[in-house]
Amino acid sequence: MTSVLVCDDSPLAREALRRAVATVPGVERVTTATNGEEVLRRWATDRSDLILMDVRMPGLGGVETVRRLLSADPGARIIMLTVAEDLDGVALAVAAGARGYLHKDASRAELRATVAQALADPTWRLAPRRLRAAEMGAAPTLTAREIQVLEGMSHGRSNAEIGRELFLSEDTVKTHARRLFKKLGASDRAHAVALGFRWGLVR
Amino acid sequence: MTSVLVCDDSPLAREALRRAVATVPGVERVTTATNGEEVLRRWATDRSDLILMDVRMPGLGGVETVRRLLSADPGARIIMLTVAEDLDGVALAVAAGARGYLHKDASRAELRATVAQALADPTWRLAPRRLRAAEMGAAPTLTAREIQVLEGMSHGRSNAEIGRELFLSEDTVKTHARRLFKKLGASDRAHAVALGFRWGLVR
DNA sequence: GGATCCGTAACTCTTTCGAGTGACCCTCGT
DNA sequence: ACGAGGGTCACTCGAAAGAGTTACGGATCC
Repeated sequence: MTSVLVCDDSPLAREALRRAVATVPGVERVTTATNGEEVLRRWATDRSDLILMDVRMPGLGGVETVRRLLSADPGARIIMLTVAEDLDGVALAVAAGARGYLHKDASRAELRATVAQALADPTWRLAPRRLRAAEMGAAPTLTAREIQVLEGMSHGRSNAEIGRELFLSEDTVKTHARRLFKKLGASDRAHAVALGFRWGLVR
Repeated sequence: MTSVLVCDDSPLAREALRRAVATVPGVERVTTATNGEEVLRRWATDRSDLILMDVRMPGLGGVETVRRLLSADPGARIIMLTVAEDLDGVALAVAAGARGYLHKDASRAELRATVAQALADPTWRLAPRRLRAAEMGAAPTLTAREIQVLEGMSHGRSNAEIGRELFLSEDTVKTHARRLFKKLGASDRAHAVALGFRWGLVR
């Protein structure tokens, strides 16, 4: 019984995807979900062979759902759906273990081909993307200090302010900053904060 | 039947809070939840007189939960729990309609006093905090352009890069940046990105 | 028919960031 | 015993960012 789970918060997109996937040869059942929590709940009782999941969803986001799904079941096959603007999220999801991704404006044919491919070959996965950060499928590990600095940034503090707060010199804060940028693959502090949120490292 | 719902993801904190609240005169029932989703689910069938909720929780965060709760039921009374570092989140939650907040290291007496106060007077609310952004209980309204700029920032792009991408001059991007900083109450782009995430304006 | 907000753009000026580098000490694992 | 990684600090330097200000056309709201 080959089944596919489609998850997207937009009803229109969800229905369109459901219909497209249903036409892939071999697919016998397509179920749907609207958010990450639902995917996780459903997965507990009803494991599909493949999951198509949007990167940006309300509540539990795609990246975090991938992480939880794979920690519960490392064999889960997941393909991310995305729009052009989500490149970071896609990269993170793939790094976290998603098998690949599809542009939402990919043609129906591409979609079907990718799904068919993923179903036919259980080991199929995108050529590992050259990610600046973690290739390892887990969130980059930041040290306690680095997280403190990242949190300071997320509260709008300057390096000097963070230093004063943590009783460090500004130069030291900068060193931590550079290191955490590198770990996260961030190009500047705003990016680092964004990645911190996407990875769930800060709130 | 006076009942209070306590929500915190830490089992220790949850239990401690539960016990403290249970000793407040008049409180007959204390229920618990571990995250925002659970609060929302529970609220649908079982409305407590007061909710104590942590600002930072896995999955659906405190601020967003407050928003959803109040849009479902504007009469819900919510007090946020927080640690010192969450001041932004608290401010946002109060702006979103939470009645007040409590430091997690507040004394048991303070906690009980605040809960008793909130239960005794249904209109009780903290003196409206002087928020730099929205006082209105809704997310600051950013224009489409401002959101595009904010998203660019969250992807680590410089103002010049954002300008190229949107066919704008760098100066124009800076103007949008300054305006959105002001609306969000952000002190720099990293802070703006963080607030964007906390408000759910970007992902 | 002003007032207000938005989108666009340019100008100056100061502060901050971030890259690059080097260095010292400590701890932990091998 | 050595290296790797972490935490600390310092120095330079160029590139951004952000504040402040001005401006003009269009939309929208009283």
